[in-house]
Amino acid sequence: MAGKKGAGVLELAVLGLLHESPMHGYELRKRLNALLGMFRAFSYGSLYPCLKQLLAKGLIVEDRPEEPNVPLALQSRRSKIVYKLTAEGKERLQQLLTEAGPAAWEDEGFGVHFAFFSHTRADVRLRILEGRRSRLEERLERLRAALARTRERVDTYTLELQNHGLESVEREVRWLNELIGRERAEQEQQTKNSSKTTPDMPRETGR
Amino acid sequence: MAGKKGAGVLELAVLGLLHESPMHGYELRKRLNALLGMFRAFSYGSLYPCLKQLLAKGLIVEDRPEEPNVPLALQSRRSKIVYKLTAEGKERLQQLLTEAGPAAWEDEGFGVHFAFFSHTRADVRLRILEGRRSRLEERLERLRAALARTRERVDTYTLELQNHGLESVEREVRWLNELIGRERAEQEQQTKNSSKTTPDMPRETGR
DNA sequence: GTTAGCATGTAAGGAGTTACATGATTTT
DNA sequence: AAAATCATGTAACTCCTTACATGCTAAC
Repeated sequence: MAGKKGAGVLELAVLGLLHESPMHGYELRKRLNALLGMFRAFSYGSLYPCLKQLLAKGLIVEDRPEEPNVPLALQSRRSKIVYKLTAEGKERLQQLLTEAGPAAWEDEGFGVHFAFFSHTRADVRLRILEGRRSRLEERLERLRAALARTRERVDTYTLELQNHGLESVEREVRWLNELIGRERAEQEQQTKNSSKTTPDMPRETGR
Repeated sequence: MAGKKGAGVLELAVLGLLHESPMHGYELRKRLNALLGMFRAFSYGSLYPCLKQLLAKGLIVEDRPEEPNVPLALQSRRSKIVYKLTAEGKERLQQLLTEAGPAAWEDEGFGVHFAFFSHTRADVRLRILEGRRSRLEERLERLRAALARTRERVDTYTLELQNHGLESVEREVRWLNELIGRERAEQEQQTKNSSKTTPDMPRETGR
């Protein structure tokens, strides 16, 4: 039970991206912010320490491409460092993607977990989506109660804000409902004919 | 130029709520989380230190309601502490609400600033809304670029996520457009007939 | 009289940012 | 050869959370 502290969003995101392909830090950061652009943007000040830490835990290894034609002594004073997953890293990634707990459906974590759903077991996906939904439904109730109270006092802007917030959450719930529906349909299909080559994913996502 | 560090969202929110009516910490926290429920939820661990700090800065004062019928010595060992704004506090609040900078339109700050728009000057409101909008439009561009790249590789879930994110941002932009339109109409009305009693707010917000 | 909720606080620490410092490579 | 951008890193700091500690007050 030693040493399982503070996973954080970054660890998962980094492991997930490095699983797709090895990369160096700078590139990693760009891909990271492209992937999660609407939620959060990480800076080097958090990325590099994270890489260092993953290195220390043996989940990734450095691959410094030492060009062999450089005349010896001044070898690679500063060059790209390509990181890639180790076997333990892959295992850890798989473990993180299998845990369907609050970390997976709270605001900070949901996006990252969702982004790597194609590496996540179907049943885990479903439980995460449902967890997220019930989380949002709680919020919806509180929000509606707050709105009712706000409507009495006439603070137009507060009302407008809460209204917009409410609608945003409602919208996300509808989105989740649709996703859950697709997932369930998919699961039924799979259990019905366990022979056909169903390639792991529900269809229809293109706009 | 001494001592103007680290305003933070909490400070503004607390000052704003205390301006509406004096309150004690516990209640304050509930109102806080009702107001900003969809963005963030503060814990006592941040609220009380903040109050302490505002007290030290002289922006608020304690009002311990010492009940006079209690027999002296065991007077108020633990009772409610009602906080209220001082003159400096009101000034500070007004100052915070007048600054139309990044703090007012970035993700963390926008909600709080918006919530207190009825105490904000009309021109400042407009600039904040426009700042927020252009902030989101930048994000939109990056998001669309990322989406185009993602569409090539066929990662269905990543695509779904980015699509949903994109639509969320587009939705918020539309909302801002509407608000900006109303604000502008309001301003024109006000400059046209500067005699009538136009009570400070654009109409039509009820759903 | 005891559980539940109201009410106030503190200490330790996590997660990430800003600002800085440096060097390598590409573009103009 | 200057400017931009790619690339790696660190130190100090901020903001906030978790977990704890305490006491009061109402309801059952």
